[in-house]
Amino acid sequence: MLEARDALLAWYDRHARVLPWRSAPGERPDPYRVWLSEIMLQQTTVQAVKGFFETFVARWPDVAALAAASEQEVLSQWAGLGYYSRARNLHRAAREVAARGGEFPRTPEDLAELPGIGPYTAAAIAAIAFDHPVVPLDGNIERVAARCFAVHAPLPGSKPLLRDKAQAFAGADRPGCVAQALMDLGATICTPKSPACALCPLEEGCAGFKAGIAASLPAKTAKQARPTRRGVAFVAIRADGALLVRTRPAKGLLGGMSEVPGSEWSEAFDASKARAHAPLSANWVKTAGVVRHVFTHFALELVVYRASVPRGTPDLPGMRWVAPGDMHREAFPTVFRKVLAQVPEKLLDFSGKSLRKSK
DNA sequence: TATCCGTGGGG
DNA sequence: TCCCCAAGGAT
Repeated sequence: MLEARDALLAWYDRHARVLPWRSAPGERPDPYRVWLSEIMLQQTTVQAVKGFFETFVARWPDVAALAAASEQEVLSQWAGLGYYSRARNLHRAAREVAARGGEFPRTPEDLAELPGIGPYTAAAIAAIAFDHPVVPLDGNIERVAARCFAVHAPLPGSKPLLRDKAQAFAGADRPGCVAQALMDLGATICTPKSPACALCPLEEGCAGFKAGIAASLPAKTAKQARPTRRGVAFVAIRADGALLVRTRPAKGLLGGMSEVPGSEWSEAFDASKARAHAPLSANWVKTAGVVRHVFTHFALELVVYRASVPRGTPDLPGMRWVAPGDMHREAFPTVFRKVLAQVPEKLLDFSGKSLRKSK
């Protein structure tokens, strides 16, 4: 396996991807940037993360700066990236690290005590930022290991086995490079479909390639179907341009994010009674289209109503009127950007271009 | 062990 | 259109 490790590193030295959070060769990585990137990259593509990462480090260059921000500011910047518990845990972890003088823990065990850091992220930060001789197990390395060692057992049950197999690449020399090399290999060569085995530095020792089954691995257990939930959302526009907005419960789906009022989302939603869910009495006008959005475990179809209401409209419990100039501070997740995009632009005073870029 | 938790791109 | 899946974690 020593030869395979050396071949992997030689390949990495020639083909490593250039990414905003990576340090130049020979330079010590900044644990803050490593941590931030690893959190953002959880279940998220490199392409999607790049812009968010740049925005975050420009606004919050170190962990102390991030700790000094409010959770609302962090959620607002995170809006659009998904899995919002990551942002809440990121903020909590920043405050914990800042409270210890800004020094990150250096071992997987200690790192994993921070919120939002699990087995993978702990191992990745320890290896990349602190040269800890461990191989983190992400989706890429699961795939590389399953193929290299021809593991037929299906995920996720085979995860512990694959983690053990992957440690064959562990070693004291350049552990961070090995981790990133395996991930780059999985992302560019050992891809889920049509792997480019002819270009792979591990081809010689790959049991899956030798058996001609590399592309079929790793096996996965079947996943269940995704139901459709339906509901209604209401966009109330006050005469001064303010919009009626509320904050979702702190935990759960889109926890802590902004939304416009509406119904619960359920498979049994009765569209004929949609108006009964309105937050206030007004001349509600049904908008033309239906907002469709897909979450991890259900699809959503939202009917949208809009109304113009007079300047003197009173406050409602648990809701607030947001002035046009403050809309950019709101942490609207993508589904509610789609909802707002249903309202004719001439009715909205805020410069909604950035809010309305979504489909 | 299984479920919940977003989003966007590619085949 | 649909399905897959991407540097997973919390409960």
